[in-house]
Formats: sequence, C-alpha cells, structure tokens
Amino acid sequence: MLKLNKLTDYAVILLAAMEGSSRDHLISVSTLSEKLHLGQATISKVLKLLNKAELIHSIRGVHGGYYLAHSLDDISVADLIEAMDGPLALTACVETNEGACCSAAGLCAIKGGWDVLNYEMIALLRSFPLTKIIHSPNTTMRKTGTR
Amino acid sequence: MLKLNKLTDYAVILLAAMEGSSRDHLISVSTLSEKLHLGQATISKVLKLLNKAELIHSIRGVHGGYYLAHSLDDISVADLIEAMDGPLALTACVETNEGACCSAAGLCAIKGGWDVLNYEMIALLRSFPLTKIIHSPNTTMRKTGTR
DNA sequence: ATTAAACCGTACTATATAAGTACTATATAG
DNA sequence: CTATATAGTACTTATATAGTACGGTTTAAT
Repeated sequence: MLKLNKLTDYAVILLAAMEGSSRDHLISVSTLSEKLHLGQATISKVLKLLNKAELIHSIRGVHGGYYLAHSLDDISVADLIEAMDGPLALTACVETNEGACCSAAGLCAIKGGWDVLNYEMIALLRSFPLTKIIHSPNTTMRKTGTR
Repeated sequence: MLKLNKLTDYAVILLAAMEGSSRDHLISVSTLSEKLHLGQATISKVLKLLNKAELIHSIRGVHGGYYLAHSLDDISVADLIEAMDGPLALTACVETNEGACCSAAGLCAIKGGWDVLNYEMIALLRSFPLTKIIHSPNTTMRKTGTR
C-alpha cells in the first residue's frame, strides 16, 4: 500500500534514458529495450501512456520514435503518477466524491478528512521534479563508476 | 495506486467509533458491528492488526473487548498505515534495500532518488494525527444533522 | 465443572488489480 | 510495395486484497 506500481517505476527509468532526446534525436522502443534490458512490449505500454499524457511525443513511421516533450525538470512525480495511474486519490471516497461511498452507516462523514491529507500529498508530489529523483546526490547514474 | 486499502479505511472508522473507550469501558466486536453495519469477521481482522501494533489493547474473556491505547491525537496516519500494511515504502527498491532490485541494467541507481521522496512522504504522514481526519472542519460526524 | 461470550490465529476462497504478452491497424521512408 | 516504427486493443497470467470460516484460548458467571 501506498506503493507505486511497477510501470510507474519503469517510466522513471525510461524517461531518464530518454534524456537528451528531441524531435531530431528520436529514441525507438527497440533502442531502449537494448539499453535497459526490458521487454519491448512492456516498454511500449509505458511509452504509450506517457505519450497520451503528453509527457513525451511520438513520430510514427519507419524512422520514427519518441522524444521528451519537456525537460525532466518540468515534469513532477505527480505528473508521472497521473499519467500512469490516473488521478491521485488516497481513498475511493476522495476519488468518486459520491455521498454514499462506503457502506458504514453515516460514518462516511470522515471523507472530508481524507481530502485534506490527499491535498497535501498531491502538493508534495507536485513540488517534486523528476530530476530530483534521477539526479539525486547519491545516485549520479553510474557516471562515478560505482556500477 | 497510492491508494489506501479498504481495511485501512475501515480502521479509521473503527478507531473513530472507539473514541471514549478505556480499560473500564471496553467495546466489543459485536457492538461495533451493530453500530457500523460491518461484518464481525471483517471488524475482527482489523482490530487484531491494530492490537498487534498496540494502537489498541484487548481484554479477553466473557466481558472482554477492545479499548484505545492512545488518544486519537497521538496516533498518526503513518502509524495507522504501518499497522495495517507494514512499513511505508513507495517502491520495492526502497523497501528491500537490496542492490539488484530491479532488472533494468545498472539503472537502479535511481533507487537513491526515491528515498528522498519516500522520506518526505513519511514525514507528512507522521505529522498528520487521526483527529485531523476524523474531526475535520467539514466533517463534524453527523452531529450537525446532515446525516 | 460447565457454559457462554469474547478475543486469537490461521487458513481458505473469491475477486480485483496489475503485469506481461500478443495481435491487428496505421503511418511513413525509401 | 515493403520494411519499420508507433497505436490500440484484447487476452492471459500472476499477485494482492477482501471477505469468510473454523478451531483454539481466555475469563466470568452459574
């Protein structure tokens, strides 16, 4: 619980691997698959979602591929999770916003309370750019040779 | 994703219903079941977990029951989630702390980055007492007759 | 001692979600 | 026209959750 799903995890890795891409420097699924040793089908699935959310763009056809739509500094963890999983909501109540959400008689008045926490969580995730995850101090992407 | 599981949701409702209980004023599963219209087996499951985490205490025997071990003001959302779901960890990497956690070659260096976000999330959840959810301004527990 | 009420622990089943895969369609360069 | 790439959908499998059931233990009252 409160765990990110695996695809979201992959998404970060893929976006990191796409750093430096542009309309003139496309990256294809097969290239990413070779680089990262992940299945092409899985990568496709993730990129399609990222594309739909417009975090990346695609160009079809024989020399097609994907490229980043924004700098990784301009993409927040919230953006990413929403792209992969839909709206952020801690409880079903918060999500549906319906009156009679849980069967516990009358007590669903608690709903309002989750909203506050949910809001603060989202704020935190929105303030967290992907670069902060990818280029974190103790990470430095094997440039240091730690590998 | 990032969604609380249903049992955690129930736990909040149950703890709220247990407010005012003490060693001298025990509440039994059957009482809670009548009050909240939830199955006894389900309630039992939740209370057993809360008991194991020492958020509530139990007294066995014929006039036994449960009572709150702490004021709801002293229990944080983090405490609750940990009681119901185990340690808080956004990714499997953060959780296991193993080197070779994800199969993506070398890139698991990203792990370190999640740690930072994970830490801030936990801090937020720890700073959030249950009372803030249960007695939130727009909640007031049907005392207003909104029902 | 017996009985009944209550918690304890575990295990099982059904369902829902997630992960991974496969297949068909569409677009484009050469 | 063909090869290569993304797009979309659908299917299968695996895992996690939710709910339930059952046998055991503790304690108060008779």
